Amino acid sequence: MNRINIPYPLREKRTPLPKLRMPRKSEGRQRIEIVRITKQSNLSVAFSKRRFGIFKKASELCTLCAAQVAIIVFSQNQKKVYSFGSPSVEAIINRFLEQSPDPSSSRTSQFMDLLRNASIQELHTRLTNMLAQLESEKKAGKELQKIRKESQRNYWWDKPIEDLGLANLEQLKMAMLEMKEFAQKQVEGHMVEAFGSTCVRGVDLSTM
Amino acid sequence: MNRINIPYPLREKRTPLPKLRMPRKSEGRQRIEIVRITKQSNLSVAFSKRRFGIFKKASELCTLCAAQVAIIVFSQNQKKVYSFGSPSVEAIINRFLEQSPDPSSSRTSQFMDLLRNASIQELHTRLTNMLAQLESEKKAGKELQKIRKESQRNYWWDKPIEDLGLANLEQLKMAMLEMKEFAQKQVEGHMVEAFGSTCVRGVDLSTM
DNA sequence: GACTACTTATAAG
DNA sequence: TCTTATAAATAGT
Repeated sequence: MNRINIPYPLREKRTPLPKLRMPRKSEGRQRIEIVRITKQSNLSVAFSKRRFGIFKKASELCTLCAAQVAIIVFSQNQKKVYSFGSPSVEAIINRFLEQSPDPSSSRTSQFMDLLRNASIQELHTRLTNMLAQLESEKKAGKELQKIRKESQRNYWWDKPIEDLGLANLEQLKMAMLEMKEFAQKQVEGHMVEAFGSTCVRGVDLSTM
Repeated sequence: MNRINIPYPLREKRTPLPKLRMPRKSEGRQRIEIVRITKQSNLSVAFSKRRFGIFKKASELCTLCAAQVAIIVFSQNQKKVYSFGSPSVEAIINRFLEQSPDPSSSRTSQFMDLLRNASIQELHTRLTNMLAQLESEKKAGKELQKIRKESQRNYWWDKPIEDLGLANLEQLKMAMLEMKEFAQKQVEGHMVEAFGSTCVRGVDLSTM
C-alpha cells in the first residue's frame, strides 16, 4: 500500500524490452456501480471486506475524535448480526433511545420524528435501489411478476425494495408529499428562528 | 478522484521548463497516527469528514450487499448525535435487541396511519401552494441566510434539524422531487417485482 | 468549501 | 484466502 504507484503506461515506457515487460497480473481495482451485487460470491466477499472496513473506520473515529460509535449490521439474509460498539453497543443504544423525543399526536411531529430518525436517508436509499433494480430488470428484459402472499407482509418500508408493489408506490408518493410539507414547515421555522425564537433538540437527519 | 495520479517526479520530467513547473501546492495527505487528535480544529474537521465517510460506506454496504445497517455516533462532547439507518435506526435496534415487534406503537405504524388519513387531492393542493411559497421564501431569505453562522458546514445532513438553511431545504426539495417523479412513473407504469424474500430474524451475534 | 498529493480501501484475479 | 493495480478517502493547505 505504501509503495509508489506508478501508472502502468508510464511504467511500461520505462521497460525497454517489450518482450520482457510483465503482463498485467490483474486489472487492479475496478470501479463498480453502487448497485446490488448480483453474483453471490462477489457479494459475500464484498460484504466481508466492506464490513471490516467500516468497523475499522469506526474504530479510528472513536480513537481520533473521542467519539462514541455503535454499528449494527445485519447480513443479507438477516441470519447474522455483526456489531461494533465503543464503549459498547448497548450503552450507545441506551443513550440514543433515552434522548428520543416524546411521541406527539400532531401529524407534523410524527413526521418530524420519522425524518429525524431515518426517513430521508431511507427513502433516498430505497430510491437508489429502486432505480438500480428497475434498470437491471429492464436490461435483462424481465417482466415476470410473481404472485405472492401480500397478507403475510408487514409494512412496505420494512420490506426489501423488490417487494414494493403499485399500492406501495402510491404510498411512497404520498410520503414524499408529506416530506414537502415538512420542508415548508422548516422554512417557516427557519424564518422564525432568524427573528429570535427557538425550539428544538440536537438530533440530526441521517446522511445519504 | 478519478483523475490519473501521476507521481510528482515523473510529472516533473514531463515538464520541460523548470520555471513553469507548478510548485507543490500541498504536501498532500499525510499519514497520521490513530491517536486522539489534540488540536480541536483538526479534530472537528476530521470528525466531520470521517463521519461522513463512514455513513457513505454504510450506505454503499446496504445497497451493494442488501444489508441492513444502523450507526449511531455521539460527538466528542456528546452534545450531538448523528445516526444512519437503513431501513431505520430504530428498526435495526429493535431487531438487535430482539424485541417483539409492536406495530401499534411503532413509528412506522404512525407513519402508516398518517398516510392513510391524508387524501391525495389534499396533499397535492397543499404541495402546490407550498412549492410556490418555498420559492418565494428562498429568495426573500437569502439575506438572512448569510447572517446565520453557516460557517464551515459541508452538508446539510450533517446539521441539527434547526440549522437547516434555505439552500439545504432546496436540496431536500430536490431529493423529494426526484423521488416523487420516480414514484409517479412507477405508479403510472409498471412495477417489477422479483423474488419473494422472507423476514427472518437474526440470531447469533458476532462481533468484529 | 476546494484542492492536492498523498494514504487507504478494495475489485478482480 | 493472497496479490495487484486501481479507485476512493482524507490530512493538510
